Amino acid sequence: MPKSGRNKVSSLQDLADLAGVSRATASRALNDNPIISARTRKKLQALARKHGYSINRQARDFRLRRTSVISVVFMLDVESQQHMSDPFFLDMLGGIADALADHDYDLLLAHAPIANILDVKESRVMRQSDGVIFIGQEQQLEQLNQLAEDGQLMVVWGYPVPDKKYVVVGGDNVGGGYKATKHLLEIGRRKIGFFGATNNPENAARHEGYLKALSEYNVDPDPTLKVDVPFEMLRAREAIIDMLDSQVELDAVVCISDVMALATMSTLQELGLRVPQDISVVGYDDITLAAYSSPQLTTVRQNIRHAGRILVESVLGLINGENVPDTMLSSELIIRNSCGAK
Amino acid sequence: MPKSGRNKVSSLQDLADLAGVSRATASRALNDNPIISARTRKKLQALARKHGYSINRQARDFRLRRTSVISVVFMLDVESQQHMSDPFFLDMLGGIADALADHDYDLLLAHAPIANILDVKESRVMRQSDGVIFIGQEQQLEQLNQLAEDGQLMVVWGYPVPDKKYVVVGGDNVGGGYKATKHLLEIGRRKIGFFGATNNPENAARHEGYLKALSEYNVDPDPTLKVDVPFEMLRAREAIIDMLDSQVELDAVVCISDVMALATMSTLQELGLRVPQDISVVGYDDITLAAYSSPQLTTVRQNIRHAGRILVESVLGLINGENVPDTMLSSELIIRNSCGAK
DNA sequence: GAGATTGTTGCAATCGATTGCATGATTTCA
DNA sequence: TGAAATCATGCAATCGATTGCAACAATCTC
Repeated sequence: MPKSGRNKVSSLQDLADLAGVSRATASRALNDNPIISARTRKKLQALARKHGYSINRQARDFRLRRTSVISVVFMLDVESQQHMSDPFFLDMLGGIADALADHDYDLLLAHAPIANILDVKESRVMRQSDGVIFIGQEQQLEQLNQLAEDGQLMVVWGYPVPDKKYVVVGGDNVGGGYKATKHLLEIGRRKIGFFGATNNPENAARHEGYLKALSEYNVDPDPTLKVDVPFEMLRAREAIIDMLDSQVELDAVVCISDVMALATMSTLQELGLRVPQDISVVGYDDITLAAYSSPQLTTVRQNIRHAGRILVESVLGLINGENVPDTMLSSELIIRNSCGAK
Repeated sequence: MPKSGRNKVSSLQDLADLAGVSRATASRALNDNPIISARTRKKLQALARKHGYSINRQARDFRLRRTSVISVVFMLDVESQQHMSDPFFLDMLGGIADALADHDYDLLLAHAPIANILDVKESRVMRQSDGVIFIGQEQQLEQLNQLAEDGQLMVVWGYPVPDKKYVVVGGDNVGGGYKATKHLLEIGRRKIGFFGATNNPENAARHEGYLKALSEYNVDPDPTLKVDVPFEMLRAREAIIDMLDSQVELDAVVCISDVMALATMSTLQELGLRVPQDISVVGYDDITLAAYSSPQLTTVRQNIRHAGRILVESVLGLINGENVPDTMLSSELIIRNSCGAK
């Protein structure tokens, strides 16, 4: 059996004894402290490898009074108290997890269970981690601000609203809305609707980009073309039908999300309208299904995995006492069939 | 200001000093140890509350030689090395997180980055947690078995394949496939296709349920009605078109997932076929979009949040040295429009 | 060759809790 | 009243690492 005395060396002391040095020397050697002679260092490192020993992080973190843990808090939708399970969150989580692993941090997952985030303040999430990443700020500006003022190291995925007191990483929502709309204008559309609730900062920004593009093309925004479909979308279909019933002209739609866009497309098709021939549709997020719908959905993609990495770099920067700026990640228009060829 | 001397009491010693007792007594009091008089206990607990003190879990876990951490490992698709970002995983994660929180455990998130899970063995995921939950066993039976044999406390979300040596929690895939198919048979369909790759145990089980239902209705399974669309589905559309081109008769389709079902529906509609009038379609998973497609998708729902809870109960049972059986969670057929009324 | 300098390693305190055992106080019982 | 039993609390070791300071050895300088 090639197993050479395993399971024996379980502490620094064991290793030190084995090497005939003190615990202190062993500790320094494994941490590559130059105060220890190169020979001793190599020797101990080799020994550690041979016996499959590695430093007990729990003990180390305890001694060093840190946790090596970053909490990730998923905010709940204020109204529905529901998880905002946009499909892309899992990707973002993946990005975060990878980045944290690279930096030797752990990821503690939680979600704000109550409307009042502050209730989380005294919880493990806050007390037992070196920093917190909030996903989705929604309308909870006040409470997030308060946490930030209490000295919590935190980064929020969302949109930099004016009075925020924390670091924000977010997509270029204005740019995304702008690109989507501009493309529709370029291919000749003029009666462009905007579907989706704009009651949170990110969506409002997308709408702002929409308006910006319209104004560049000297198209007056038509308020009747804006449909404020709520998050749940249960009534997306009705809202769309209502609008079409009211005889407005419409030749394109910018949607707040892919889910909304897919619901829109199927509603339109149901009503006998052709996408994109009669009406162009553009979504937002580039979820997996976007590529498999019929027609395939033109949409705005945010590099969500990369966003996860940036979020991590940001908290870690905070932990290191750096001055961390907000980050805005660019969005990219993915042109597929649902908008019609240029 | 109502803040009465905060930020002072940060260790048991502080609290003990404040109460005029020893550290030991304080510890026992907070842990409701009956050896301490009720009066002293109440007094210390009140004091702790008043000063916002709570036991430092890091120190406690260190002392007690445990981690209070459960790792959750998301398996990667073997071929594509891609995250299996089925939308419902986030829900499951939510369920797991909640259940762990209830039991005062933390959740460490990771994913098996390499084809070889064993490489994770020496990583923090394994060494720094009291147990592991694997999501999605795919074809990695061998390696999972080996981990289990090495004494790793682990529970796997998947399907109980014959030679497994670990605890499995999974949906009733046979039952799900059976219910979906049976319903189609009940409403008179007979040429029922099965769309989706069956190269992993869970999907194979769904197919098994499909066959079972057919046989109950004395319908001979037609192999040409089985389309083995790969996970990525890039070619789902082509595969479907190919099949229809070959002039087979088809009046219904059971799909391996909702994503597949949605792709199928749009392909069929594109070809001028009506769903459900010409062809019924049934999916699996009940993703959010299933309720918003047109027609709304009939699908098999697994209570995925509940599954998360069961997974947690199972690892915790393992940790407590209990004999934990496999669990199979029932599946429910959600009847919507895409299959046609009964 | 003596003193100063530099290089290497060890001693022991420390992080914040838990817990076996000892001790002192109180009650019980004959 | 005195011994035994019971109750309540404290002492001090312990978990596994890190690190300031001291100590000793080796090298250098004049």
